[in-house]
Amino acid sequence: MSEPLRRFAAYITEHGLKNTPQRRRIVEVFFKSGKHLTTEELGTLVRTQDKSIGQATVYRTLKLLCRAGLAKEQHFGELSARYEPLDNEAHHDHLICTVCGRNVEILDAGIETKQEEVAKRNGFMLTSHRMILYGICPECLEKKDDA
Amino acid sequence: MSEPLRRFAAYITEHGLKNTPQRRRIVEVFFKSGKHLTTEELGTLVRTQDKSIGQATVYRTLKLLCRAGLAKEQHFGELSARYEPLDNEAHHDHLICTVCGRNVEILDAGIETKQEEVAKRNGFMLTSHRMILYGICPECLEKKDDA
DNA sequence: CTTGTTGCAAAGGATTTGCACGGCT
DNA sequence: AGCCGTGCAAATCCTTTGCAACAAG
Repeated sequence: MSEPLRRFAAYITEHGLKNTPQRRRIVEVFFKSGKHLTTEELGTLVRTQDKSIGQATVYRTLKLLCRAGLAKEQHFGELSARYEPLDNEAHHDHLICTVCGRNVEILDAGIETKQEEVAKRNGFMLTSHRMILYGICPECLEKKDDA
Repeated sequence: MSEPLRRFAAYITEHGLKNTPQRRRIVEVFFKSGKHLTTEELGTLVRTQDKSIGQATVYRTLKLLCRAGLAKEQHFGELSARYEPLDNEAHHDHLICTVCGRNVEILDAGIETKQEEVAKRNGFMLTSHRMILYGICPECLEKKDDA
């Protein structure tokens, strides 16, 4: 059993919930596949393995994963939300190419430190943050030069 | 005429669009009132002055303002989007209290510099970014201590 | 058994769009 | 006159919810 699945099971038990096959499958597919899926993308993926799983269950399971601290809802400027697996990994931010959509995960300790400073300077206790950098990736920059 | 309204008029003319009374009123109310309004909040405000202005026009005008570079769509984790006036002001980020919802605009040159560095390190040309810090504001921290 | 869970379909909320009319330019 | 913009309502898109049947603990 994969680590996220194990942590999910633990959360389920601790909260008197039930570990159903649907939930297991959704969680498994979510953690195995590419990151930052929309609810619909995940539903479609899950349904390639089991056509009977309803979209509502996918929504409900993703919310559950968020409550369990195993996923995080993100808004990248599209209409629909995207969910990102949290694993045990350290927190990270995003660098997105506005041309091709490539989404690179980044982390910079210096920025994190400065964020703490800014919060403190305003008297806030910092609990979390989101940062998205938008730009043009190396490949798209090169293509642009060709044109 | 206010500065944003002037800039709006310029954009309108440059693009062969029309400067209608509805648009003027929406833009004026948007820039005068509190920041970070939802489309519906703005529509309601606008309708206190002119009941005949439709919600669709508010939506369309806000999109137009974004295209004109005078407003920016933001997602603060609610279902609906919020729009923020851009004026000529410098860019800024947000520090939000997760208890009372207070939204403080922040700017830290050090962070901005580091963001450039991170982008460059990944070969990206940085075009823009969004950063939201979540925490608990001084007032709410104090209340918490009382309890 | 008891209670949580599921799929479906309907409901809801936010945003967009088709259309006929009205008003700039 | 020609075309853009408007309000309205219908349409869409995304997400949530009520419900009866079902299944996990």
